[in-house]
Amino acid sequence: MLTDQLSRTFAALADPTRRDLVARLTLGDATLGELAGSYEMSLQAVSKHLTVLERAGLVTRGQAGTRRPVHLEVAMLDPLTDWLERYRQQAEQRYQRLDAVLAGLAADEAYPGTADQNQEER
Amino acid sequence: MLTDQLSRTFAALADPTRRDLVARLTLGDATLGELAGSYEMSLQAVSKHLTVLERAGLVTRGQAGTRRPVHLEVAMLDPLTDWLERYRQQAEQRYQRLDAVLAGLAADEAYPGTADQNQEER
DNA sequence: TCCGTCCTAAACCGTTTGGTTGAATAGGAC
DNA sequence: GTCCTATTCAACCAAACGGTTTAGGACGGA
Repeated sequence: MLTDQLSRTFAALADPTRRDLVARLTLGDATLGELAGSYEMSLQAVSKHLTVLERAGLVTRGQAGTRRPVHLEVAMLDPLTDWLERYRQQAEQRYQRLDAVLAGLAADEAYPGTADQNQEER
Repeated sequence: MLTDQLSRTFAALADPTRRDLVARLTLGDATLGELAGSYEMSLQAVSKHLTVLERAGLVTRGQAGTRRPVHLEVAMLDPLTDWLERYRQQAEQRYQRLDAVLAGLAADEAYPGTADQNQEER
């Protein structure tokens, strides 16, 4: 089972309906009834989707009489952005080192004996 | 089934093992055998995880004799970052409008009759 | 109080997922 | 050719997912 937070959040967004709910909620809080009207599925199905978003921390439900306004916790998107950005950068830096090595080899062919200056390492 | 690309990519990252594979591959290509050594599960299970990443476009498999080096297609992370950033901004802008309205109301109380200037719309 | 509305709970169902084991395929080394 | 290694294929399984239907609970208004 997806026990960790990051997995739950990624999984929560791995569904078009749930992504649409999030998109919708950026425009403002809404009740289940209001949200459910936009989809073909049953109101209960939409409620389940909201529960998934809630367990991921992406959404909270308030209480106003019988109505339960749903609120987007937009800050919970940040861990995902951070993860993506981290590994995008890590991959990018590797390419840069690779390019440096290749440039070193190219320089080696042109001017043999001056290679080591380009060999960045850490 | 998750037919759309974005759903497949989010789903692919909604698993700790697969995220670890991606992290690992930012350091360089690797074969299935090399990768599988790091995990407790069977080699076939790791292969299945790679297939999931492959169907999401996050990874491609080369061919070098019997070995099939796995390569990370890091650019496929961008649509996710874009999606997250888009709706983070959209939510943020809404809060800014909300703040403007609230500031307008506060000004209203202090100086009744000058309200409309702060009512930004759309 | 009674009614209608809003939402949640629970049972059920078909499909997908994440793992297993066992067997098959294909290259490289000898 | 024969063997070893790297990978894939296939069958199977339990659990989770995404939906349904039916029922129930809680609040507000006439």
